[in-house]
Parts: sequence; C-alpha cells; structure tokens
Amino acid sequence: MIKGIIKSVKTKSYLEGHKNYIFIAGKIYCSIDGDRDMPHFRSESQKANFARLEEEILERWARDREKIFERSVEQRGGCEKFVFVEGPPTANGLPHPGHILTRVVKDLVLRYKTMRGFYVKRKAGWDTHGLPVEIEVEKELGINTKGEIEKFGIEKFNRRCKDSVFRYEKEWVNATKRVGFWIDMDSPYITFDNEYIESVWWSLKEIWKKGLLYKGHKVVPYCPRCETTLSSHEVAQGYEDVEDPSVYVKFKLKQEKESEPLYLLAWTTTPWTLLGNIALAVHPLHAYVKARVKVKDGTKEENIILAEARLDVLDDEYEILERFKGKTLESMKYERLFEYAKIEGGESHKVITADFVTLEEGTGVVHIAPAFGEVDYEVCREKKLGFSQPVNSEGHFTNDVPPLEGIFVKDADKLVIETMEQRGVLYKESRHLHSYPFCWRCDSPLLYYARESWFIAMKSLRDNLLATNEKINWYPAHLKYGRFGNFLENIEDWALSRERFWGTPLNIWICTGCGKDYCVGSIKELKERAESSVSSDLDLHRPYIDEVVLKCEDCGGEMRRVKDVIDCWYDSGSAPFAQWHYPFADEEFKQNFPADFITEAIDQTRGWFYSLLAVSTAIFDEPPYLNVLSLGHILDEKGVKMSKSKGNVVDINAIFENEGADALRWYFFTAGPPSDDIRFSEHAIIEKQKKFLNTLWNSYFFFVTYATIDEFSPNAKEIAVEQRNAMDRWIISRLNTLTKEVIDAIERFEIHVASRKIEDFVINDLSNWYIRRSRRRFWIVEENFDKDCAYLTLFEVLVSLCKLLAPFVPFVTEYIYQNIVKGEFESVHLCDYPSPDESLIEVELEDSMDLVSGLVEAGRRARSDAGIKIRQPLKEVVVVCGTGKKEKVASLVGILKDELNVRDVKLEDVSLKSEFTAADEYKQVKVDEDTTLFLDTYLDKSLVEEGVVRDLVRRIQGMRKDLDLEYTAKIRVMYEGDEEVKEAINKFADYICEETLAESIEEGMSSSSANGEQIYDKKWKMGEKEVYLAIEKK
RNA sequence: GGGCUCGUAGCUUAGCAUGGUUGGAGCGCUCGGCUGAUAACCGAGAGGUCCGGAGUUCAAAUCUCCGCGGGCCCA
Repeated sequence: MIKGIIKSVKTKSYLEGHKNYIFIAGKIYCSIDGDRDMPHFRSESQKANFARLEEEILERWARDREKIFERSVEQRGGCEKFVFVEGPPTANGLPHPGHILTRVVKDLVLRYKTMRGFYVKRKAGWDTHGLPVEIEVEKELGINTKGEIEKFGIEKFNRRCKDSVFRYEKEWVNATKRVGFWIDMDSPYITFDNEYIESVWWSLKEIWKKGLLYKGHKVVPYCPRCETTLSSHEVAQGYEDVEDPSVYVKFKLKQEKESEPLYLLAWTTTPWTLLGNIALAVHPLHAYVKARVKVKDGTKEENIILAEARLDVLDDEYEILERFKGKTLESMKYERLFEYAKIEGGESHKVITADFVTLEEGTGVVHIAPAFGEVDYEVCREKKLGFSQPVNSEGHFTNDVPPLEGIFVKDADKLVIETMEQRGVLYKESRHLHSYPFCWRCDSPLLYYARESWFIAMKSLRDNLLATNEKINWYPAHLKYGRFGNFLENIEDWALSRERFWGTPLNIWICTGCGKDYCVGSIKELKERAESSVSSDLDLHRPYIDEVVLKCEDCGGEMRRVKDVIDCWYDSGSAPFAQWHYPFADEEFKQNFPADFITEAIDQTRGWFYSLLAVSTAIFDEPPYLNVLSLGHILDEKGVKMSKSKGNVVDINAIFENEGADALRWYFFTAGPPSDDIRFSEHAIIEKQKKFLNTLWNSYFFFVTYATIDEFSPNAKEIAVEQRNAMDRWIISRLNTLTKEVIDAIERFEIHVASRKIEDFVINDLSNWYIRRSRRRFWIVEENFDKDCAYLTLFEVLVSLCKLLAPFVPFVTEYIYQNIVKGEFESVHLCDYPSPDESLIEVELEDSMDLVSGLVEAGRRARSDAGIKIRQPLKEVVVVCGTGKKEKVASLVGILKDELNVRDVKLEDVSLKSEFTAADEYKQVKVDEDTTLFLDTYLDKSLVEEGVVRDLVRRIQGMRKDLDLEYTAKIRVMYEGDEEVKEAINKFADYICEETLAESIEEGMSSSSANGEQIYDKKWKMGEKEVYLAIEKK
C-alpha cells in the first residue's frame, strides 16, 4: 500500500471498472491483489455481525505475538498503582447474568484506569470451600448425612469436593473471556491451596494471639437430618409459611404462703421447646395485670398475670385485680412444667426482665429456652442462669426425658400439648400461621440449636470496625451509615467453626491431658511441634491434618486438632493478603494493600464486604479497600429476581451468540445507576444494539466507504482545527466537552451517566447532525479543502470516540480502531484515555448550534403547519431575536438555510423597532421569549419549478435504490408529465443528471430496452400531478 | 416482624441533593415529512391522580410524616 497518494483528478465514476474494486449489491469490496492502489482502509460491509466480529477480536487478542491484555498491563509498569481485588466466585455452579454484570463493571473500571495511566494488576481468584460444595458431592454420591460421609471416608469425600469445585471452571473462564473481562486467570488465587491456607492460618493465629479467638456456645440454625448448621444465607432460602400450634401456657408461681394458685401466662408456637424452659421474661417497664378469669364457661376462676396490652388474648370474662410494672415480677420463682429436664450451670425457673419483650403478640411473658433460641441463650448467659439440652444432635429427645425419648422434636408437639392439657396448665390452644425456616435441601424444619463453636470476638472490635469503615467510600453512599453502618453498630461475634469436612481446617490443637489450646500459624511451626515427622507435601486439609499430633509444651501430653473447619467467608475475607501468601512472601502484599477498588452485588454487604473488613480490622486495624461499589441485582423482564428455581434465568450464551458481548455490556452500563436492580431480557439488548451499536457502526461505515473511494489518508493531511468550518469545530468541541463529562462521571462511578452521554453524542451529535449535515462535503469529487477538513474531522472524532468507548465496548472499538488507525499502536486498549482539550471547547459555538437546531425545529413546524413539505424550496425565513442570539445565529446561518430549504435567511433584532412586519403569507412560530420565526410560504413559479425538480430527483434516487444499483452506476432516464413538469426538467436537466448520475434524460415511455439492459419504470403521484419515470442501467 | 432501598406515560427512564414557567426523553401507537451511511431520522398527535394519604409552604414529583407495593439484607 502506498500511503498518502491522492489522485489529482478523480471522480467516483472513475472507480467503475477500476481493477481493485468490485461492487456487489451496494457493498464495496476491494480486491486482494494489486496493492499499488490499495486504499488506506479495509472496506466494510454495511451490516455488522457483532457476534462474529467479537470472536475475531478475541482471537486477535489471544495471539501469542499480540497478548494485548498482558501488554496493556505491563506497559504501565512503574506507574502509580490502582489496586483491585477480585471477589472470588465459586466455580461449582454455572455463571448467571448477575455474575456477568459484576464482571463487566469490574472490567470497565479496570480498563479505564489502565488507559488513564495506572498500573492495574488483575489477579483472578476462586472460592473453593464450603457447604455448597459438599452438598453437590453428597448429591452425586446419593448420601446426605454426616455419618454416611464418614462411612464413605473423609479422604475420598474431600478428594471429590476438590474435583468438583472446578467442574464449571471452563464455563466460567469461557464466559469471562467472551464478555471481554480482562483478568489473569492463568495464575489465580485458589482458597484451597496450601499456601492460601497457610496465610489464613497465620491470620487466625494473629487473632488468637490477641485473645480474640474463643470457644463458646451459640444457638445456630441447624438441620437435624443433615446434622449440620446452616449459614444465614442458606436459612434465608428456606423460609416457608406454615401453620404451627399456638399455645398459651400457665406457669404456676411459687408463693410463700400457701394460697390460691397464681399463674403467669406465656405463649409459644414451639411447644416442644418447653422441655428446655429455664426462665420467663417480662418487660421491666410495661404494665402487667393480675386478672381474675372465669375459665371453663365461668365454672372456675383463676388468677392469671399477663401484660395489660395483651388482655385480648383472654377468651373468658375477667376482672382486673392488680396493676403493676413488669419489674415487680423479677426474680419470682415458678414451678417447672415438667420434672425431667436436667439443668446445669446455674439457677432456673425464675422470672427475669428483658428489653426485648414486646407487646405486639403473645402475652408479654416470654418463655426462655437457652438451648433453642439465640436471644434466650444470650439472656441466660447474662443472667447466669442454667442450661438444659434435652435434644440430641439428630433432633430427638434424649433419655433425660423418658416419656419423649427418641421422638423427633416436631413430632413431640402433640404429646406435649396433651400432657399439659391433662395437668391443667394449658390455657388455650390454636393454630398460628407464620414463616419458619426449613432446610433448603432436605426440607426438614430447622431447629435453633445450641452448639459449641469457635468465635472471633468481633463485638470487642466494634469501635475499630466503625473507624476503619469511616475511611471507606461507599457507592452508593447511603450504605456506609445505612445498611452496613447499622450492621457494624450491632455487630455480633463471628461464629467461625463448622462441623464439616471440606474447608480450611481450624488450626487449633487441644491437649488431651491438660486441656490447653494452641494455634498453629505456619507449616514450619506445625512441623516443629509435631510429635512425629510431617511430610513436606502434606495436604493441609482433613483428614490428613487431623492425624498430626502436637506435643503440649505445658504437660507434654498429646495435642489433637479440633475437628472443625472454618466458615468459608473467612477464606475470601483473607484474600487481600492470602492471595500473595503473606507474610511468607511479603512484597506483593505490601504494594497491594489496601485495595483502591472492589465491586460486587449488594448482597455482599454482609458477605464479602464485611468479611474483608472484619479480617483486615482484626489483624491490621486498617480498611482493606478504600472504594467499594455495590451493584444491583439482575431481574427478569417482569422485575422478578432471576433464579434457577424460578426458571427465568436468561441464557447468557445465547446473548453472546446472537447479539454479542458489546450489546450486553452497553445495556448493563446504560440501563440505570449501577446500584439499581436491572431488568434484563434478550429483547432489551436487541433494542440497545439497534439503537447504539448500529448507529456507531453506520458512522464508521460511512467514513470507511467514502474514505476508501476517495483514497483518503489521514496521515497525508494536517489542517489546524481553527481553519476548519463551524460544523467541524462544533463536533470537535462537543467531543471534548463529552470527554470531560465522561471522565467526571466514571470517577464518581456514575457509569450510566457516562455511557448515556456517549450514546447521546453518537446518535444525535455525530450521526444525526454532523454526518447528515456534512454528507455532501464527502461527495465532492475533486480535490477540495473543505472535503479534507470533513474527512479529517470525522476521522479524528471516530478515533477519539473509540478510545473513549474502549473500556465500555472493547470489541467493536478495537475492530474500528484497528481498521482506521494504523501505525504505532496496534490496539485501542494500549492507548491513553482521551483527555479533554479545553482550547478546543467553544462554548459559544455549542450554544449557537443549540439555538440553530431550535430554529430548525421551529421552521419545520411552520412548514408542517402550512402544509408545505421540506423538499419544496421557499423564498425566505425571518428570525426576529435578541442581539446576542442574532450574532450566534448569523455564524451558522447556512445550516439554517439548508435545513429549512429556503433561499434566504433574514435576521432581525427584536430590540430595534424593526421594519419587518409579517405579511399574510408568513407562517409564524414562537421559539422562546425573545425569538420568533417567520416563514414565507408564498410560492412563485421558480420555487414551484425547483420543487418539482427536487421531487423528481428524489424519485429517481429512490428507483436507483430499489434496483440496488452501485453508487457509481450510470443510468438513462425517460419521463412523461404535464407542461409544468416538462418545462422544469428542460430547465434543470443538467442538475438532475448530475444528482442522479444520469447520462441523459429524455421524454417518452420506455416499454422495452433496445440493448436488453435492465429497465425499471413507475408512475408517480407528485401532489396533484402524475409523472411517469423509467430508468435504465447503462 | 425490623433495617435499607426503589415506585414518574403501556414499557425503559430524566428531573428530586439546593421546592419556583406548562414534568422532559426513548421504545411502542396514529398522522405527516425526510432519506443513496443509517430496519436510521425529523415534525405533530394520543397517552401522566409523578404509588396513596396527610402535613410544611405563597408554591411540592422534589421536603416531613403515615400507609401501600416491589427488591435486598436480617429475623
């Protein structure tokens, strides 16, 4: 290819027959051979196939010699860092649209920062531990209890878990690559790696050394069938509305003097928990009453105490005997309902006061069973009351309660109620509809059940958490002190341990002799303290680690590891340091902490966003990230959350296949604020593609088409912007203004603002105004300065636009860039992000253009009102406006003239008592306060003639298009019409021929062609007239 | 049940922080126009109890309170 050769004499028709071009159906292709006259640009097809184009780009990126992603990162080596941490996904399930959203938002920000000159390392990560993984394997094995797993063998079981966590890795990697997310998946961090685990162990030891790791009891949601605790996330999945018994129970108070029985009335929906009753709670300040109740149809009277506000639970007539505050009841003893509960560690069966007692339901007297309720457990611990656990880990009553021994708790309700009925302590019984959690996999009712567990004392770090949170910017801002801040204010200790198999083993060993515990912080330490030698390639998982016995430093006894593994949220919360194997290797961590940016969906607020902050605060007392963007969820077309169970998940691969990643990305970015939920459907993406990507493509296609025909070479020309015409300077000014706005918006994570502004620019400013208005300049056949200005301007705008858009739609921008820009940079993603050139922003000019487009609208309206179409030329338009405006409009008066198809535009100053007075034929439209437009609607003969001619040209052009003729094909035209038509054609024959590439225009009908060429004829109605036209390809 | 958040035309939404002409767009619909880059575009029209109610104010889509509905998180 020879650059910069512009033929001195060249017409578009010259191209006809030119060896290097073939024309097929309006598309221009260049031949491969004959590089002497190769155009500067590769020609393009009019319709883009984005999905295929993207696949081609993916291949280009991946080529060894290109390695664009790697180079884009490496070329910023030594620059200021922008630190990102990838929230590790779990690859044991397929990626769904929500995951894709977070991936493209991450990608946008990271590409943007890279182009802005930052060094942005992007290490992928995989979250690999946890119950969901175990469940998958259990399903596979057809088992579902812990006993069965142990029988199967922990070693074999965990090996299967390890195999299964990357089951869908391929799909994840494919989707990640396909959507254009540039992240290093060749050396990801993996939470099951020994090095990762070692870092986690180190961090737990730090916490242990600070005395923040302790063993305690916690009441946890527990599935008795699966014999496991469930995470809150799992519990939330399984709430169902069910009908449970609702019983009102009379607890007989112990009184000093033997007198008439006095009862406290309590309410519960879980009668079986009464077997674990330890106390009754009342509110200290609320009013309670002693009522004389006529029970059993008034045949019997009883004294019953309950909250005054809850008196309506009494079905019988009553009389109030006394009224007092709840506090009065404090410490009163009552008789136990059942005699067989074994109670350890403190007092029991007395009345306590507590603020959590409400008067919204029940009786204002709350039954407290520390084994079966979190609040119950806490309050008993606080008040130093005893503990009773009559239920085993399978949910059956133990032999502590012989009549119920072996019965599943939920099945015991009926028996408990019957017993109470017999003893006369049941006031009333009914059914109660409420939501209750069930195990999401086996559907058993969950129990709140006290288990021994290891905790991190987060409560004692509350102030530190609030302080580290203070240093974080939250997007959206309300989360900082809202949902997240409130959560921190009420933070609870972290129940860290899980009685499971596949997870990071809890690194605590306990002496079987003296009971001392010890936390191992590294593999080295493990080896040093082990009784027998530890293989250097020891897998730190169960069951291998369970076999490592340590020697107690105090008593010399055997120390054995607790059997627990840890909550996998702690794994991912450790990512900032564990991904770099800190502190065993420390350089990377030091340079990459804290993170500048993380983003995940809103549900991670109490998930990863918290676990990161918790771990980092506990260990470093520093925030692990400085900016966090919380994203909304993906909903389906109807606004319902997408989930596998509802079957409304859009197949992401179908989108990639049909519309492509750019259309998907652009939809996500423009749909709304990133923190809002997004409604999502293939239909919506098709709309996006039509509207935005096609328009962008068309602008590019227009440029390439004519630049190719013209052999325009951007490198051969240099024209200063100030020498170009107003239209060029305007679009360049708009581009620079846009650049400023886009950067501002992205910096605030207002991705939707940035993308919508670009969309508006492309559709309205570039395509519908600049290119439409400038088309004729590109059609000039000969060498022409103005044409060069137009080419250069459009070229420059397209190049800048590609860079501006590159982080948003990386494929099509790469494709366009690689065709129109050649030379130093091979990829748009290796470029710097555009920065606005203030000297090219002409605010006045942009204002003027706004004004003119307002006048164009007004003028069109005037035409529409007068019933005169735009193709009909008119004599003049008069604009009466203020002085300032007059000058502005004057500078762009040609545009107004052209758009409104008038021969003349007159500007009159509204303040000078102008001589202009509108005659009758003027159509008047008010534009704003001080601007009015008058359109002269009088048609003289010459105007009518011109109108006819333009109508004819339009119709001939339409017929050319119908025939799908090449742009440069010559034709012969025949016509029939009335005198007026004939006269007009005769007068303007040259003009018509020039516009329609006709060699001749002759009167007469053309029934058949002499030389057998293609003939196309049609009768047209032009207003009142009938006109016959025929065209014949030469 | 609690916390946070959202609610504007059939659909997608701007405006709300800092109250102030007649609440703007796009898609879809009707009519008209333009068009050899564009299945694009331009103009006009129909379509709004700005979720409901109360309050503050000369003035509320916007501020306050109470509801209703969706979402998320927690119970």
